[in-house]
Amino acid sequence: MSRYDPSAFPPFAVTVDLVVLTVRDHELCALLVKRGEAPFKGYWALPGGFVRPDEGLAEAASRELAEETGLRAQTAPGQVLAGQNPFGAHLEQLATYGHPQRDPRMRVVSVAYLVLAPDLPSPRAGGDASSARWAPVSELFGEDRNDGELLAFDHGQILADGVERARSKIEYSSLATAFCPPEFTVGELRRVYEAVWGVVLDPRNFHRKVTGTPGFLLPSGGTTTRQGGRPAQLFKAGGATVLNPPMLRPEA
Amino acid sequence: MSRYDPSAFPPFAVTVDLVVLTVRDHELCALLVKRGEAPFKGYWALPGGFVRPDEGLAEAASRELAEETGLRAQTAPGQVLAGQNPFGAHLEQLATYGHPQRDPRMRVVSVAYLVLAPDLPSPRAGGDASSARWAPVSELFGEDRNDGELLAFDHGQILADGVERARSKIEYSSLATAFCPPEFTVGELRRVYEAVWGVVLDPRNFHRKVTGTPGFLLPSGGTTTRQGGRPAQLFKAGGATVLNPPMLRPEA
DNA sequence: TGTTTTATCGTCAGAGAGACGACTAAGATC
DNA sequence: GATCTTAGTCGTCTCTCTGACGATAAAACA
Repeated sequence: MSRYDPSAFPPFAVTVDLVVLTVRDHELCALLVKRGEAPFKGYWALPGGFVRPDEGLAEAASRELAEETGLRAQTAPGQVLAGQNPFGAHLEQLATYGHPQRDPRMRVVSVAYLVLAPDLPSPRAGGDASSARWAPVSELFGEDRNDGELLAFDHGQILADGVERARSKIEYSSLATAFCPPEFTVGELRRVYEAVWGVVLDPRNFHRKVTGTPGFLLPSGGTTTRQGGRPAQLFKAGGATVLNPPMLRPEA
Repeated sequence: MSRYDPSAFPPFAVTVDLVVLTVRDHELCALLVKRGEAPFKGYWALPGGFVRPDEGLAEAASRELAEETGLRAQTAPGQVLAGQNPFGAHLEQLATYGHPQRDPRMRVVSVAYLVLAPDLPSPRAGGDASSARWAPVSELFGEDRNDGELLAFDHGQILADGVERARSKIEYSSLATAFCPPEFTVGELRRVYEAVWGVVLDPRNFHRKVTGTPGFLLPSGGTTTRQGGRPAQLFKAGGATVLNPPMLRPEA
């Protein structure tokens, strides 16, 4: 990055926006922050911010995530899926949005990242957000949605794309474990699938499927009874990243 | 991020790069252009260029594609897959690359697009490219690759990501038809799969699978014998975009 | 008239998924 | 303490889809 001639290329602002998803109370939820400044002051928006001059895109996303949530994100080298660490979350690039008028102030290109996190303590507001919350995506997109609550900028579209990516990605990858704590039961993993897809799955077939897929789950030895009922075996995420054959999402 | 103050955000250059893939002579090929200017003068690179101030990202990709190949790209609304028109190709966003040092001149964020095109007449050089060619991807990545031929910038990585996206996407979508002319036979479609995946498929099982998937293929009435042998029925791409169940790629 | 080439139809066995019965082992309730 | 409730786990049966592969059909070519 030696000399450059600012007149030789049109200058853009580049930001990252985060679609942070988690499962709370059997519901898929997204992290939203309330904007404290114009434009869209008072609207809910996705967390995010400007990319700094000497920072990579994933690096910027990771920094924003830490600033907003305290989460330490983890992304594997290349396009490979991330594993899971005790205080971490999965992070991957989602898509880039650059409609000329998407920000009324100036030309902004935003690179959106998708973060899948285990259930967290309450969000903490940070940066210029006056508050933050976990919003169930069913309230934002479902049949019981409140149309008065539109997101700032094109964040509604970005969030929808992120949710769709998460829904399809847990079909053919082991990413659903990113929504779980480090150790989890088959039932807890099933409830993740049920929440993300908004369906009910047969516990017996689900158990057969996930325990029968090599590398998906590693028994950790312990058992737990935190869900009530018979104690369940505890598992950790195995090394497998792609599920072959995939988990089939029940058709509509 | 309030009023527009040019000093308040770091300026970036934003470009689009194109991974244009086609199938020629039973081989998956990518469009490369030779750079006529520094840096990487004389290296092969992906076609692309700066995004103009008042143009969207997909719009810029589409314009660059037309400038370099004369192709008219088609992208469906939203994240939906594109259909195919007589002179068109499929276009979709691939990923965004923004490592701080990826361009030695300045900070450049490049949004890569993936284009799947039917076999075309020879490429025509355009812009600042002194020439252009279709390079078989096996020469670039396969066992018979020529390591002396590295691509400019991080275009090798971008191309690899594009090829991988194409390979996985034809599994669960009807996108392989984007590599075919408007009317094609089952055998031609099979040769597309074979070229993209680098495998040999059983003609009988393939025929059963594709003709048995509702909406994948529409009989166009005619037949052709352009491949030799018994005349084959001609089909057009049907309306289906996702294949359920998917085409299974034979495991390695 | 074979021979070759490609297309298309059929058959069969095995893998995997959906439906669902049965049993197990803990806490909760009476 | 007996019973109920709640999960978890193992098995069985059927149906669908896939892979392997035999057989036939219709053109070009020798």
